[in-house]
Amino acid sequence: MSPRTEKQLAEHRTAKREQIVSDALFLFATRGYFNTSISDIAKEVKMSKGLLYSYFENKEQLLNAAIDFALKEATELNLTEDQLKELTPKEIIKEIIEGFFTVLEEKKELWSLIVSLAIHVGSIPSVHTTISKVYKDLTLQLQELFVSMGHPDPENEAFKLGALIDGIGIQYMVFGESYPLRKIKENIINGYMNQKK
Amino acid sequence: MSPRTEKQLAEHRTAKREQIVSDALFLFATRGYFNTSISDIAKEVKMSKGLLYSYFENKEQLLNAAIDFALKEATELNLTEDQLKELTPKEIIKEIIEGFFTVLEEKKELWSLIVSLAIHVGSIPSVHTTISKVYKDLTLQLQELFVSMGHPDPENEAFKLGALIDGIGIQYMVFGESYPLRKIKENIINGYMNQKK
Amino acid sequence: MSPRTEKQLAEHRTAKREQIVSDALFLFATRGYFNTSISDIAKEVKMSKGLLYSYFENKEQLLNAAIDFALKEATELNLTEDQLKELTPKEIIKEIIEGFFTVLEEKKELWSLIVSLAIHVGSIPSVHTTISKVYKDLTLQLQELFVSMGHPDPENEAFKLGALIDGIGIQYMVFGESYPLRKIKENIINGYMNQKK
Amino acid sequence: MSPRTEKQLAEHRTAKREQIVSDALFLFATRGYFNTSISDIAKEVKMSKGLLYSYFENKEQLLNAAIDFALKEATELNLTEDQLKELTPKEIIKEIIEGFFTVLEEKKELWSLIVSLAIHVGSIPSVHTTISKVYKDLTLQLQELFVSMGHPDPENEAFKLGALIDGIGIQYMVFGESYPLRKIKENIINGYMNQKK
DNA sequence: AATGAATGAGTTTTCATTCAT
DNA sequence: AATGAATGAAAACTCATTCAT
Repeated sequence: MSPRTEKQLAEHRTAKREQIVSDALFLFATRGYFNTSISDIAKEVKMSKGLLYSYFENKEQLLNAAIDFALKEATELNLTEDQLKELTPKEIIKEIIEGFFTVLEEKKELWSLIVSLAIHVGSIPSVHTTISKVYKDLTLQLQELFVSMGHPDPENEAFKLGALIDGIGIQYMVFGESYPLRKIKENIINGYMNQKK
Repeated sequence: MSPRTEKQLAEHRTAKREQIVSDALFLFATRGYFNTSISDIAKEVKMSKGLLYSYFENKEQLLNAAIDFALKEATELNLTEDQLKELTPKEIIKEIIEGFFTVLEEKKELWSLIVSLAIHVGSIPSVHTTISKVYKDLTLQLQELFVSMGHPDPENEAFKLGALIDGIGIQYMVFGESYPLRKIKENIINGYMNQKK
Repeated sequence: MSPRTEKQLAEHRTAKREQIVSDALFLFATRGYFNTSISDIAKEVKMSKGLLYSYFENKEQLLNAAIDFALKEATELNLTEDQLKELTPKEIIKEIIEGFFTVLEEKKELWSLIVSLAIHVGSIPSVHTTISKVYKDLTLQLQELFVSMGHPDPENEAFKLGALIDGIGIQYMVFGESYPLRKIKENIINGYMNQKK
Repeated sequence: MSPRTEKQLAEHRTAKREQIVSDALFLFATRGYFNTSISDIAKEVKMSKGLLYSYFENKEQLLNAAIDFALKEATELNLTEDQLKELTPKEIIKEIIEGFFTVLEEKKELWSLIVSLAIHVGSIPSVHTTISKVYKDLTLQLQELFVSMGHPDPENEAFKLGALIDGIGIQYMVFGESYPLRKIKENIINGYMNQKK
């Protein structure tokens, strides 16, 4: 009713868009992509299907937006660039591992969606690039850290840590609350902390 | 004159059934369960939909058959009971790890299906029990081996090895042929072989 | 500018819904429930199958709606409560019989559907309750009328009149226009009018 | 294994045919025509579908055979021609009514099938002739009896008795065992017995 | 004579997407 | 900007009928 400036409108649209993506992500992750209909999403966002289609060309594009969003949320550290500079590689690795476990505990669906898409990476072509890029980036980041720690085989170690993280996510999905998430976290972190250097 | 060698018919049916399961498994694993239609499977097996339904009551039952098949193939060792008895725990673990890598290289789809189901384990109820049981069994088996190796924290170590194995599977899906599967295998096996005891 | 007269939409939907029910009833009654496909109905209503399913969850629910509709139309008298109070039991029975014959002549399908369902009452569970309830209600209503007419065996007489009515409906289906519906009506009514009291 | 004469073979075929018809009738009547598959029938008769098709060209032909069979069974009196000659019209009517009630009690399905087909008489064309012929025959037979009883309006009375009989069948289907079949039978018979002449 | 494997058209139902209002 | 009615293609599943053996 009140007149809006162009800017306000644009902001409103951006906010709405994010809400759609976030709700869609939740549904995709909990029910699976094919088990979630556009109608379901529209209902969740409390918005008509028609309007939803003014934000995203089609379901696949919305999926990609959801993946982007999930990956950003899941891999973002709770540290600023400045804080990062003051840490040793060992400490950064600790931060990464802890960050991962936090996401796993607090935003289960994020990982559920990411991993399930990682596996069926080939079945929806447009998804492939996005997912595999993130895996490569993450592995490279770990690899560099191991290099600076003077690890004898950094590439190998980066792959192994990455695998361990994904695998724990899967076990957590399968075993549910009976899985000793905390204990395993301690164990892994200690493993890296006690390495020479 | 008689209605044709009864036994041959039964054998033919068994063989056909296995072919269906194997083809369905391939499609489920590469394209995803919901993305694979019964028509797709019928086309793959070169058989009418109707006939397919004389083998399996519905799509979900076929999925369960595929999972059974995948789990059996994927977890079966190439050793007889007798051979197993002559090995030390360390050597058995080596066998298990090697067996897993072999499956991963030779029957990619098996792992792809299993893991993808493991993640969305809740969305198809009839699947839940089967999958989580296998995860539990496998973890227990590893745990016992670590116990007999005198490992200080066998449960933890069993979870970690299980996670590592799953995670490597995922990375292999994402990175494809560029993934240094062999090298990582050597590295992991060496890691376990060099442990005290 | 506003999303279009909300009320009109709702009214339109109600009207459309009634049209579907009425057309479906006609097809169910003339061709049988199992012999009428959703496609047939959609074609009759000139509407896509998809839209039809936005009105009724499934075929069985549409059948139940058709039964409700048929029962209401078929058992409703053309009299108001007030008019009813001024009539003697004998006159009410006359009204009931005449009402039945009117429905039979003017809305053949109504009775056709009801009776055909009455017979196979067990084969579609959700239908059973509805149908048998109406039969019970109607019989009781007749019974009470015979009681107040001082009939020596009201229950028996109620069953007999009910049976007569159903049976005439069937004969009318079988014999078609050659059946002397009017004459039989007169005869039955006279029979009841001439009874003592 | 033992050699058969042509005659024995033919007899065997006739017997088998009758068994098929009788079993099919039972299934059609209890589950409905469209709810009974050829496979169901083959299973009931313990015979392959292929062989079944050597007896009947198609499902519709089998239905017609079942109707024929049902009508014969349902309308046949337990009296010989000779016995019939010695009865008065009144007594014959009594026999007919009692015969009907016996069938209703002992072979529920017969009536269930006949009536349900009578109603949907139009939906399967080949059935129409058969059914309506029997209704005509029966009505005529009753009419003649009422003529010889000197009834003032024999046609009307014949229709009414026919209708009553069908209607009672329907009520029996709907109300089940709670329906006072016996009592109603007595009442109807008494009604006709006490008529003057 | 007898089997049941095999087919394919048909059925109910769902859902991404478009469009009049 | 916003709605949800409307469409149509595709999915899972069934079954009468045919045919090789």
